[in-house]
Parts: sequence; C-alpha cells; structure tokens
Amino acid sequence: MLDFLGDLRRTHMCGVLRAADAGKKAVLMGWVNRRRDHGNLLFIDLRDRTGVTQIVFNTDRNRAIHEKAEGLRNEYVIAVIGTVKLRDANTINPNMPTGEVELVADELRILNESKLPPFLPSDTALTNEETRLKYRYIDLRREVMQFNIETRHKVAKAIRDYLSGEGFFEIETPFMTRSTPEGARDYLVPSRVQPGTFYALPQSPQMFKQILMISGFDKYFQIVRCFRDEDLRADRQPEFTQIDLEMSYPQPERVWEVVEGFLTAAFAAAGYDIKTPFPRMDYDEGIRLYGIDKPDLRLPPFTDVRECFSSENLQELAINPNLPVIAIHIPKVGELSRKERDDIKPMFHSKGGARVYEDFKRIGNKYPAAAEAIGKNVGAEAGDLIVLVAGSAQAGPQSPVSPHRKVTPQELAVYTSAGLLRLALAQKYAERHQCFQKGDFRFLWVTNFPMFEWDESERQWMAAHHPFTSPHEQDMKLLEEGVEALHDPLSPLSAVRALAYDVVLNGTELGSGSIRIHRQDVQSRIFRALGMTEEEAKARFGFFLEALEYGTPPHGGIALGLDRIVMILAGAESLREVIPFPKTARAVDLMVDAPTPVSEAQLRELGIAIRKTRE
RNA sequence: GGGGACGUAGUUCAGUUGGUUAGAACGCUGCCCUGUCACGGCAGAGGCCGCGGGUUCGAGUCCCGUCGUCCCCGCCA
Repeated sequence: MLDFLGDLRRTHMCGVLRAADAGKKAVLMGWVNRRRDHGNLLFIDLRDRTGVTQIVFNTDRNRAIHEKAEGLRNEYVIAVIGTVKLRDANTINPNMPTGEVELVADELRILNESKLPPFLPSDTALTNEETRLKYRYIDLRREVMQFNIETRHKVAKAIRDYLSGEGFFEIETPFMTRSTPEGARDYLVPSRVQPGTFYALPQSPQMFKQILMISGFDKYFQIVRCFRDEDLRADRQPEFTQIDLEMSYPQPERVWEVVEGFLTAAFAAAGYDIKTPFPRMDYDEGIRLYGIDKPDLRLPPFTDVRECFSSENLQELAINPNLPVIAIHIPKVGELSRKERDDIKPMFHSKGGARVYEDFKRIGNKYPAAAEAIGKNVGAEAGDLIVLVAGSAQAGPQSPVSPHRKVTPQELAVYTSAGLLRLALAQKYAERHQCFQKGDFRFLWVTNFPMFEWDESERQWMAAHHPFTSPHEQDMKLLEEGVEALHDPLSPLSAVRALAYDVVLNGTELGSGSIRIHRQDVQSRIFRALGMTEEEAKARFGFFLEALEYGTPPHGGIALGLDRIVMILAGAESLREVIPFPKTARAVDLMVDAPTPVSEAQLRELGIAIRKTRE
C-alpha cells in the first residue's frame, strides 16, 4: 500500500545533517540506497543527490513503523519524519559526512516502490555500458554521475556569469537552418511545407554569430548544441555543446584573454586554480616538438637526433638523412620485456614511409657512440624509454628541400607518425611514468596555423579552416602570389598563416577560433585561392557575402567544447560520462531507441521515399 | 569504409587440452538476528553460454557468418 505525499514538506536534503542538527525534527525524502536488517533494528540508508543519511527503525520505539519499514526494498522512494539523533561514539561512521548523526523514524511514508533494477546505484562494480545506457535514469542516480552532471551545471553557470559580466549577450540562433556543405556532414530535417527541401542542423552557429557582429551586438556568446553527422569516438558525439562566442574589433589576444577569464572561472567552480596567461606555441613548433597540433605538455617533447648518427650509420639503418630522426622520450618506464618491446611495433602507424626503431638497446649495441649522444641530447635517465622514428631512405626527398613553409609534407609525415606513437606509449605506460596526475592542467594556445592544406587526391590547396578565417595581415602578399599557383605543391599558399588559434589542454583540443575576414576584397581573394568562382561562392554563401558588404566591423571569436571541459574536470575517459543522454558509437540512443523508421504516412507527407539498398 | 577487443545467472566475473549435472561473489526470495554502515548467519531460486550455421561420438570452449557494445584509423573544429 503506497502513501500519498500529502502536504508533507521536506526540511533537509539527505547529505546535509550534521552533529549540530541533533535534536531537530527533520523530514527527509529520497531513495532506499541500502538496507541493513538486524531483526528488531533496521537501518535504511536514504539517498538523494546530496548524499546519504542513515535512518533507524526500532521496535522499542515504534513497532508499527518498524514493521512497515521491513517491507522497504532498494530504490523505493520514501519520506521519513523523525528526530535527528547524535550517534553514540562507538557507532559513528567517519567515512560519511552525515556519519555523526542518524534520523530516528517517527513516521514513514512509502511514496513509491521500485521493480528490482538491473543494477543498483550503490553497486561498487561498474555495469556494462550497454545496460547503463538503456537504464540511464538508474545509472544517473549513481554518485559519480550526479557529480559529473552537477559539475557540468556549475561550469556552464560560471561561464555564463563571467561572460555576462564582461558585457557579452547570450543570443540564440536557429537550429533549423541552411545546409552549407563545408566541413562535416549535416544532419538534415525535411520540410513538410516545401517538399523536397531540407533544413540542416547547425554544425556551429558560425555565420549567425558573424552576422550578429554585423548587426551591432558587439559581444555575443551562447552555450549551444551543435550537430555533426560523422563517426563517433570517445571524445566525439553527434550532438555536443559548444561555448560559442564572437566579439568585434579584437586582436587574437583579446579573444584569448576572454577565454582565459572564463576558463579560470569555470575551473574555480569545479575547485581548481589555473594559471593565466596560457603559454603559446606556433603550429610549426607543435608539429616539430610534439608531432601534433594539440600537444600534451605533460610529457617531454621530441628531440631531433639526426646529428647523433654518422651518415654511414644512417645509410646502414636505411634512414633518410634529409628527414628528422625523432627520439620519443617517455620517462620512468623501466626495463621493457621482450614482449613489451615487440608490442610497440603494432602501435605504430606509419605515414608517408616513416619507420620505427623500437629497440633502442639494439641500436646501442650496434652504434654505441650514437646511442650515448642520443641519451645525452634527450636528457634521458636510466629506466626512461627511448623510441626512434625516422623517414625511410626510400621515401621522401633525396635532397634537402626548403620551400616556403617551415615543415614540409615529408617531414610532417615523420612528425605525425612519431606524435601518434608518443601518445600511444604515454597512454600505455601512464601508470609507470606518473605524468598524468589528476588536477595537473597544462593549457596551451596553438597559433599561426597554416591557412591552406595540400590535398593529395585533389592535387590542390584547400582551406584548412572554414573559408571566412582571416589570413595573417603580413601574409597577404603571399596569398596574392599563391592564387596563381593553386595546383602547385610548392605554391606560396603553403606559407600563408591563418589568424587562427586553438586552445589545448593536456593534449585535448578544447576549442578553436579565428579572426574572421571582414573585407569583401580579401574574401573574394580567398575564394579564388580555393578555386571557387564568384558564382559558386554566391550559390553557397550568397546571403552571408551580401551581409559582409553592409559595414562589417573587424571581428573574431572562438568556440570551446563544454563536454570536453567537463570530461577533463570530471576525470572521465569518455564524453558519455558527462552527457546525460549520450549516443553509442553507432549514434544510437539506447534508452529511447532512436533513430527509428517512421510511418509510411509521415514519409508521404514529407514527399520522401526510402530507397532500399541491396547487395 | 578498414583494423582490433569483448559478449556465460539480474550484475561483475571464472570456466583447464573439446569430455559427466556450467561455478563464485554481489544482488534477489524466505527464515533468524537490537548498533550496523559493502552488517552477519542459515536455506533457496535464478542460465537459449548474444543469435544462426558448421566441424566432432561430444562444443560455453574450435571454425564460418551475423547482431550488439567498446577502442582506434579513415572521416570530423
């Protein structure tokens, strides 16, 4: 028999009662977290989002209530009216915040029962994720999940408060908008009113926020859902939340100050102090020192040890002398077993003919002088792991090349291969090197990205970012020259730097932004550099190009992934731990079971027919 | 699109070289217990070994396929 709530009012949350509350009347409501039945004495741990309080039912005190309480089971929802009692010294539980007190029940209302759940929020072993996601409402009752979602709330609030204080307006932009086939695939929404046409869900409010600058709002932000129809990863969901902002008349440094400001507030809200300003690094330097555009600064950078080998050595090892020879250095890994050394090889994914020399000991046996010099250059101590990555003699340039850009594509291949291996090794031996400590936050601004990337399959230069990213003011001349050499891999386009920047934390890209193009003449030069005719540009971005012509102030901004920030703050390995209702690797919501087919009638109304594909 | 890992009770896992009736812990049910807090004791229920096919005298175990979850590459600001 269930009881009604009636006009009963909760006086305290379950996690707040302390010794000072002793003697008070209290009304608690929550879930039965655990029950310990001692016959005539029954303990219930009552749980809500704030914590747990022990309730005592005692036949001596009240036989009827005790009898009623015996019917309680895990996850029943109850209200208890009782008296807060200081526990006897020998029954204090120092492991819980409410452990000095307990609530002696005078009245019990059973507000709801629960079927036996597939797993319990109080379980110590973690249930498999499939079951957790199907019964997400039970999973979310777990203390960790409650903490993660609370952290998410606090972080978002801190950011809102900070940006509001800095004069930013939070302005909403449409979810049903226009498909601009650029970057990722769009999620499409069919229009019923105009059959055969589609809205797209925004990959980011990019053009809207720029138009808000043209509209005179000066400083805009939004904590906004974005959508991308691409394959998922542990750190990638099809819908995700961005802290999106844009401001008028900024230098990159102005944007960075704002970001450093709200991140300081956000991390403080989660209980962490961070130091600003963040260090800055050129994209080229990131590649050369870490083999990646989002360096994890918690582990040592690369050392180019080409000079440690004689040219005969390099020849014997079949190493290309015109490419860097990279020493990856992971501290304190200790002596590797034969199997561990063998395991390194499959971790290596070669780009452009890069090769791995995982057995440094063998190199030391064969080339003792080189090995000693390498150890010295790297600054390695006994027990540190050194792995070499170099360009194969057969691949890459046969003579030194020096085009405009500081890192050549061949070098990039070697650096990138080494960068991926460095991360894989760092991950694998995390327990040994102990460089990944909770609360160690190494922020970094990566700047001066290349404006264009060479696309080998198209054999032409492509925009590395969206085409509204402004080139560096000093590189305008290269841009002009480069326009004429779109299909030349050595084009001056390779050296054009973008006024783009990423904010990176511990090897995770938190956000990405740029100063935008505000001048029509620069914009059309960029389109030409991308091989786009005026007509093509107009067909794709006409409304936006037109807006640019009505007095656009210089402007720029950035967008940061809220989910990733919270994930790092929560110490989680996956975004799914900080998103209340996430999707699986195949983009399925296991709880609501979406996506689903829709009825023939719905399709007809939309003028859509499903084409069956058969093998 | 490609590569890899996993799938056994409600949950977490074990299951030897292919060999009787597939085990443990937690959870669940019943009984006992007045100071536990991962309470304890006794008894009990609970299995399409993901699904389909094959090899074999015999398959949880070997093979093929398929479905699902996870991780990575490709893809993706």
